[in-house]
Amino acid sequence: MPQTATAPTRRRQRPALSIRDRNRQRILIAAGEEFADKGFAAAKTQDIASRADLPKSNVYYYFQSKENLYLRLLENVVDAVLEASALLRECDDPAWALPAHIRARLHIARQWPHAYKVFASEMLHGAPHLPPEWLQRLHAESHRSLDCLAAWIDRGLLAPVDPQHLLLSISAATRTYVDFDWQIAMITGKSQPDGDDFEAAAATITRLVLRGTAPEPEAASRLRPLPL
Amino acid sequence: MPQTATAPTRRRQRPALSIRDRNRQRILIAAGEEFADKGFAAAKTQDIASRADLPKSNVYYYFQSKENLYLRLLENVVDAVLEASALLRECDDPAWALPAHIRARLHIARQWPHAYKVFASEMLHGAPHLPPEWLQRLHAESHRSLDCLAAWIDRGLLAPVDPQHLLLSISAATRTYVDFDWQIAMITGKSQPDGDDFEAAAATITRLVLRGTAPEPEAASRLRPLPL
DNA sequence: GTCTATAAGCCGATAGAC
DNA sequence: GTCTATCGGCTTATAGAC
Repeated sequence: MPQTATAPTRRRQRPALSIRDRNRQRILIAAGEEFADKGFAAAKTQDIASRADLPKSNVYYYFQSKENLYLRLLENVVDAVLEASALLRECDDPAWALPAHIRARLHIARQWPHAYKVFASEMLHGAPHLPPEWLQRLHAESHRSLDCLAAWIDRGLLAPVDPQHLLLSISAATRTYVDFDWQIAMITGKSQPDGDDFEAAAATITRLVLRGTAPEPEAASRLRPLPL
Repeated sequence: MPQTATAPTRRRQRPALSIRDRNRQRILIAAGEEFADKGFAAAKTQDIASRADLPKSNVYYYFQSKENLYLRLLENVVDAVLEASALLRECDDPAWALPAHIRARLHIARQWPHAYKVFASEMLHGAPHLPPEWLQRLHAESHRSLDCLAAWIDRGLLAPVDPQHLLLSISAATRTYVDFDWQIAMITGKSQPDGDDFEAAAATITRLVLRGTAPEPEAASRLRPLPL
């Protein structure tokens, strides 16, 4: 009995997800959870396989090695981080660019919470597993962001805070919403940050940054001094 | 030939550091560096021993197990973090207490950079190695801090930001100065944050927090509204 | 107390049947 | 393409000489 008359061969026409793609996806998800929980060294490929409900050899069949699996997991996040930084220079108004940057970073944490935590841990330990080429791109990007902030300060669009420390603070504050699940569990009963939490996070961080970096009232009129 | 006449038995009278204490200390320092670099799982007791210039068995002789060594390394930091949080309630003026708290946290990062990085990593992964009793103390402490912030907001001493997110942002921003050495190396040539960096960090974070949490001008007079 | 030599177990990776 | 069975190396921890 063909369910509802139409779309007879639809199932074959839409290869949806080949077994190959489906398995790769399940392994990546499992790897994200496992690496986020334990870190690279402590994570076991057997546990990743169990989480994905596949035999361990499939992990190697699809990803060749534990390290390669780890990198495939991180590449999306690294790209997203680079894009979030580039946002800083998309508009010459810090009152627009800073919130956009903050929201973009929080968006990464919401979209790939596990992979982003893995990235945070990787950075914390000095990025021992990232390919040099990725490091160079991250390096160059942070350099450009610093130049941008310094230029805004020069032109009086930002208060003269230390650009390095401002950027580090933003990066740290947003990155923290990756820890959020368990830090919050330490306090309340919630186990996963929901949409409201991200809104509250964006609001708090943006408020701290915007009000903390607004030029002095006597130097320019309150908060919309932007003379362009 | 007795070197210089005086102080004949001085060397015996001052046990200074017994071999035991000296070796324990050297192992702890080496462990801090190694755990900070690699994380708990990836750190090898052999490498710790090599760094301390001692045979591996001494590590086990003095500390019984890798995990115990790890905990002995962390206990100072955990205590210091608890004390820094308690500072928040030491004075009823947020304009004094918040900077004091921020400086105390940065002070920890400067005093024990390696152990603090280890602590940060431990928190990031959900504190899988900390004894439940330590976790309870950390839990209780953050709860008290939140109550304190909420009370200030109620009384109009702070702008109505989300206390949880404020605390997380402060914690994250200060904790970052642990990453500082290598994040900064990614940008400049410096390899260790010096005194000036910590001053700049304190200044930037304090500015962001104080100006971001100051009550609205129309709700109370600028920054010294404290109606007590 | 100190150190060498070794035991015991775990885990990443693969060979090879199906 | 899928999975089982196994290898080989590495690491924690200890036994026991000095």
